[in-house]
Amino acid sequence: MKAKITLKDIARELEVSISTVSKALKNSEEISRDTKEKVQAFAKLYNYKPNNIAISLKNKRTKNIGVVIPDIVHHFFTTVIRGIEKYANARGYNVIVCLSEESFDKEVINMEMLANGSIDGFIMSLSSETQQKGDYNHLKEVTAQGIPVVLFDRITHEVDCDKVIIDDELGAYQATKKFIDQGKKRIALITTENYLSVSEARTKGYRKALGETSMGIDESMILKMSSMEMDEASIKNFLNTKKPDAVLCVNEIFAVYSMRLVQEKGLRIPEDISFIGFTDGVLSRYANPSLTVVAQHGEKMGEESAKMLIDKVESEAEEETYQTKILEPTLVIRDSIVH
Amino acid sequence: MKAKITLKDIARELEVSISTVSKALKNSEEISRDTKEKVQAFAKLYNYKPNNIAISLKNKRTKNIGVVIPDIVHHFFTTVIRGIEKYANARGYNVIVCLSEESFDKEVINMEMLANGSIDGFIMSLSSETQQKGDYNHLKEVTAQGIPVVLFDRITHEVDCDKVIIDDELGAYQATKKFIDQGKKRIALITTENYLSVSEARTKGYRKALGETSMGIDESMILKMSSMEMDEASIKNFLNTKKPDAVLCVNEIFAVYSMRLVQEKGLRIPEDISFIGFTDGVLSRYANPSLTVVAQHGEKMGEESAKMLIDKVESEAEEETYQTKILEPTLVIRDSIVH
DNA sequence: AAATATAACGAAAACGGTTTCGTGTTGATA
DNA sequence: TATCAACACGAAACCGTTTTCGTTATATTT
Repeated sequence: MKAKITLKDIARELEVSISTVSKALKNSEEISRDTKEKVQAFAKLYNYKPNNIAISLKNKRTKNIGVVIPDIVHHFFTTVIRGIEKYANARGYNVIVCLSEESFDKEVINMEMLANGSIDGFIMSLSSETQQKGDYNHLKEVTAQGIPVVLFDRITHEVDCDKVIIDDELGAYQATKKFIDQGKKRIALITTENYLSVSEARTKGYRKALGETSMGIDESMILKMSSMEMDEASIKNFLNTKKPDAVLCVNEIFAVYSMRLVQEKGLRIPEDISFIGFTDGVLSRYANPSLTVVAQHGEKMGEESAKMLIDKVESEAEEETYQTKILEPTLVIRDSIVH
Repeated sequence: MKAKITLKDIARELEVSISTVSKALKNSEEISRDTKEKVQAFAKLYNYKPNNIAISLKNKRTKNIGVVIPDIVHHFFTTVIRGIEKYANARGYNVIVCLSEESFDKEVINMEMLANGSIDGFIMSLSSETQQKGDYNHLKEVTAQGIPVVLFDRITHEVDCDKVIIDDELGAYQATKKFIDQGKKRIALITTENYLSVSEARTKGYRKALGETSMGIDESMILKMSSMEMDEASIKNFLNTKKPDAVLCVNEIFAVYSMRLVQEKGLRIPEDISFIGFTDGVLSRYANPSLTVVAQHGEKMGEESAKMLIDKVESEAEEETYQTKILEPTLVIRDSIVH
């Protein structure tokens, strides 16, 4: 077990000072060719690599970014992480992932753990509990300390920081509009409670599209699920009583499950009833029929978030100017609607 | 923007030495009650938190663990990460996630980045390219440096370290046995090239189960896909010509896609043809019909890996004794087989 | 030959902690 | 009253770098 070699080791071995070694390895003009070659050869031979921690302490830069998300077993978040990872890695940053598991306390604890020097900045998406409580003091403290934060997808306007979202309202609007244009008359929405910023925006888009028609908005065609978990019975009941001819769902799972229910009833998709979901995940792609979705471009979102964060981290300027980047969703047409 | 406060700041403000502050905050017996109270009150007031980086440098312990996996957009890996995260967090560790994207080079680069002090140990699953090349020098170097490594799922026996795997052979054996017991006569396997250690083990289990019957093994009933990507045409052709009455697939996607193909042909699942896949992901759960799978217990695997790693990291003893933990897979019965 | 420039290197501070080893003061003991 | 513990604290080393600012020689200029 050959332990890592340090500058001090090289200095001792070559009988020069630590400073000389450090400079020699950086190809400093101060050092003679002879010495540089000697030092560099020795360093290469013993596979010297500078200690990241020491450099971090010196520079007050860790080259780590902290990502705090509610869950990782969701396709959307997973693609965002991938986007962050790719971009951050390309710029020499590592990604520390923390899971809040939709819990306010865990979110706070994770941030505190990381905020004490472990990271240069945060990229995060709020836990549902945090959005429910509306308590953003942990975020405010971190930003007050001068640690840059980028919020994505599940954001709040109460914190001054950079943000990346997709235009959820537009996505829902376009999807609903699609149904309307196809002559659908009983367009339902299956969503979650409004404390999730995204659900709220999607509901708004749905309302807007319907509000522009002569049909208007029928509140009873909106089903609000109380949690992210599936309440299968209430979906079943909703579909049976309201008999929609088109359903917009705020996620894949609601949509896929609903499709199955109506198929069991003998309805044909998309002729008798059409479906559009949110999130372009593996479920939509392999569902039967395949599900038309509003794609959120998670990977793009991750890249953008990472870019904004790292740019801010590396900018000397202490501008207190924050921007919100709004990505456009895309309707991915598949077999759950006529086309 | 109130920057973080340091020991030095407190010392200056309270007109004591840095050592006194440090000891006072640790409730050292050396320091008088008066001083301790004064220091602690001040620290609390200004929300002092020790700098992780400085502590890491001093202790040569980062409390970070590096996780290097091929991909994150796979349900299995995602659950493993969740398991690692939960366990590691509970023991005060953070998780740095790096993606090799199935590339040998990226795997090497990622490890090198982290091995220079950023982490206390590695948890990893090999990229397919690494398994193909059979080049494990990057792993050997890291272990030679005394950095503990835990390999999970996609492992190699060429590196001496702790390992966590599920008994893939057993899983495939049990699944195949299930088909046999149900009287299936034409049992097919859809797998990938053998360089993936898991595919190899699964194929072995399939062979073993069939070898124990009078049917024996029909090599033509095994379809080897050349990559992880779907080659839809070859699956279609395979199913049409071989006409199996049961299919074991080494992942969810092959299975779900195959089910759709045979349904289009008018076959009934599970009566005419049954399916079992690997990986208990969201796809299996919401497929129509729902897919019976060999569950790999990713979360458990993650926990075990994290436990093994952290135990090793924190053990003073320099034992060079490594263990391999084998988890038992479970057959999750759903509607794609008769039951 | 004296003054000055330059090349090549080292000492030391700094980053923010922890920890060992003094050291000065007080009170108790001989 | 001299001696010795105990107490409460500080100085300094250390972790591994980077970087500034000397400090020597040697070479160049006048």
